[in-house]
Amino acid sequence: MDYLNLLNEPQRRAVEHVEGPLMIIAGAGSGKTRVLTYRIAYLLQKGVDPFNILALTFTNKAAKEMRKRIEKVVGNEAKNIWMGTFHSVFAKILRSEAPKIGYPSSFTIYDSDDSKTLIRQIVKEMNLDDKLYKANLVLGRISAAKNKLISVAQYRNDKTIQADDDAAMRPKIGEIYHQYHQRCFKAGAMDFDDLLFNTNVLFRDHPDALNKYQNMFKYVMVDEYQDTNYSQYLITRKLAAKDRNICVVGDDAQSIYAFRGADISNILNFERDYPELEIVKLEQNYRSTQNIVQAANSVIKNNKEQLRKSVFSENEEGNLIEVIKANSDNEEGKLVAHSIFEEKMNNHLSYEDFAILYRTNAQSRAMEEALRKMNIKYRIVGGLSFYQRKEIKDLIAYMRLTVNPNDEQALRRVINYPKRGIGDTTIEKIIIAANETNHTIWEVTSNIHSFGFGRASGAIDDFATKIKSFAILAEQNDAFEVAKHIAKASGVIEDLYADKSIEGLARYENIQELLNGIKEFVDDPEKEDKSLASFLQDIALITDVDTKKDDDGEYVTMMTIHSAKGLEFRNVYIVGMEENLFPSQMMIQSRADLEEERRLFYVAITRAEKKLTLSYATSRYQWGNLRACEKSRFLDEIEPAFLNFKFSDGQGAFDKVLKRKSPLLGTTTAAAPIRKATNYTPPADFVASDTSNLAEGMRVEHPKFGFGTVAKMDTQGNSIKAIINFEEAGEKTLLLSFAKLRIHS
DNA sequence: GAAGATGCCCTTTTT
DNA sequence: GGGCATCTTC
Repeated sequence: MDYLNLLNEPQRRAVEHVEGPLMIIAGAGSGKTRVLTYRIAYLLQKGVDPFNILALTFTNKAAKEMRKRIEKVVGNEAKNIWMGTFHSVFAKILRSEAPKIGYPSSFTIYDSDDSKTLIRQIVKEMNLDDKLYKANLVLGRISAAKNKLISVAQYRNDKTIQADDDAAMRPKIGEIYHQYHQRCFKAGAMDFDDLLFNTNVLFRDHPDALNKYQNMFKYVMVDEYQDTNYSQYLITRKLAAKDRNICVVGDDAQSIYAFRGADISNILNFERDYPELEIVKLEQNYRSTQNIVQAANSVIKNNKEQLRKSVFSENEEGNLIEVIKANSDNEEGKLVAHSIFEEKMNNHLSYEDFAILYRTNAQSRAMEEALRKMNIKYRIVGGLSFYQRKEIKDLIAYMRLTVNPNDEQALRRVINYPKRGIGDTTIEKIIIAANETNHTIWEVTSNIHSFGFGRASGAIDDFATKIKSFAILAEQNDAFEVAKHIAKASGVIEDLYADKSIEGLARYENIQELLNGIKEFVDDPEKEDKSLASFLQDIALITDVDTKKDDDGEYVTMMTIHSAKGLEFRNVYIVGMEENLFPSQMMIQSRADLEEERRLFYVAITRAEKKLTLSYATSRYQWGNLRACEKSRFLDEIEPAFLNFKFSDGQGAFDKVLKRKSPLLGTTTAAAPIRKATNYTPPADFVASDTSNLAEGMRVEHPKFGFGTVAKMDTQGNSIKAIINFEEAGEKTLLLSFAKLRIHS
């Protein structure tokens, strides 16, 4: 058991405490995963059956990482441990228990797009104002209720909730919740929140089931405990009620999911539920330099609500935290890209050592452009995932329908894709018929002749027959065979193939990639069940964060701070340090929200090992408009001693420094209203060329805008315009009769 | 019913 | 700046 020697004193106490409740308060970078890993190894070594261990994480990524590390220590036995996200573990359990609570085992999991579409449909059917009842908002309300285990009936009977909804001018949310729940249930579908809600229902109404899993999971572990909501809290409490061998790991300073119902009071509840609780604090940070840790501490101490804890580092003092100021989001990207390049060269690093973190996904674009221009390879985590692409969702909808024909959202998605003459009016009619006769939409669709539909009957019947034939095929064949057949027989492949545009080709290739993925799934010796249903189950809870391709080559990683939680990088750039962006304007209304935002900043800072750089821009494009920005209050919260402003604020001296430092760095000229000259000065010998033969692709020089490439020529009558991509000034449209251009190619 | 045009919202974060 | 829903026209 030599690994015990690799641990500090509190870490070892946490590993060796395996009987009875344990709470580990783990500061950022304090070796939390190491403790969890060794704790499981220790359990196994003591003879505990891996099937009796349940380890719950918040993200798939965390689960994967932990399994990998445990495998390294204990080998193959790690495979038998129940380890995964709350959602995936309980989806798996519900798969086998669903009939007990009235759902089919083949239930579909609705993603948030499905949920929102359904809510939009219900709002429309109820003739409510869709500007008032926005899908996002309504779903948020419903989701919050479910996470607090408030059922439809409770919601509708609760005076306080009704008063809240009335006050918000949205009295009908309870009714929408009711409809939404009915429709999901009839479709044999659960949304993300239902997976946890229904697990609670199962454990509440079926003591035999609860008993079974209590006996199975003799040792329960929960990572990121500060992010659990009430529904999750109750599940773990029930599971651990018998043996009371529960270990939770958390850091209140890193709680960043309150907006999703995470409740810090779960930590307090924990102390109340288990008075015999042992608490271990891990306070030594092994990840970051002293400067980074202390800067993080100086930020978080602005929060009133926090458990006392003093995180410290014994690593080197390290670099100061650099602060970059830019004039625009584009320039910010440029400065960051340049800084990455320089750091890499000066310190012989790999691009893998770098991460750019931002508050919102929308910020990635300016960064991407800048990195591309400098030929720095990057990888974006999150954002629009592969499985959210339209063509992928379409094909998957066919597969979902094959496995669960009652899946309403899947059916509506493809009943007329590819076009087969079943229009909106017909679909409306089907839904009305279904509601009036108390049938499911599929029941109407598959028996269309008994419902007296006119012209469209033939097409509907053909469609239903097709789906039925897919289902028959799926009984005997593996996921790949079925998927291949569906792709062809549904007409999806043909439809995409017909589209010869670049986008069309990309879509076609995506379908091929999906099929390849299914092939891989079928060929994977570790997958026992190779059915289509099993495949769908596998991908329903996957996000892009998890589909990390083991690409060769070095990439800078870009992602939101939320996705970065749990990760670490040598050099971290936190960009967009501006008021209304970070902190987000939606989070500055209340103290609690602002504190969550500050914890988010704390999480971001503590991702960095050696070097941290913060940047902000004084102007930024938002929804196509240029807006002025102010630097974030969070910057002022860091003790100045840890910061290195490379400029005197607001004096413009910074620009001069940069100009001297690198000729690469110009200032982006934004399209009005903020207009700035470039740094380009024409050479003394500048002479304009004859531009009558100017053509696309030519390289030109402009006395004000510098060098650029002709992107397009635009001739309208006598006026000839050239659209030119300037390296520094961006895209410009110039009238040739006026423009002074020197042609270089 | 289909295809193209217009308008509207959006940007908080994820399972 | 862009995706989606709705509107307009054929």
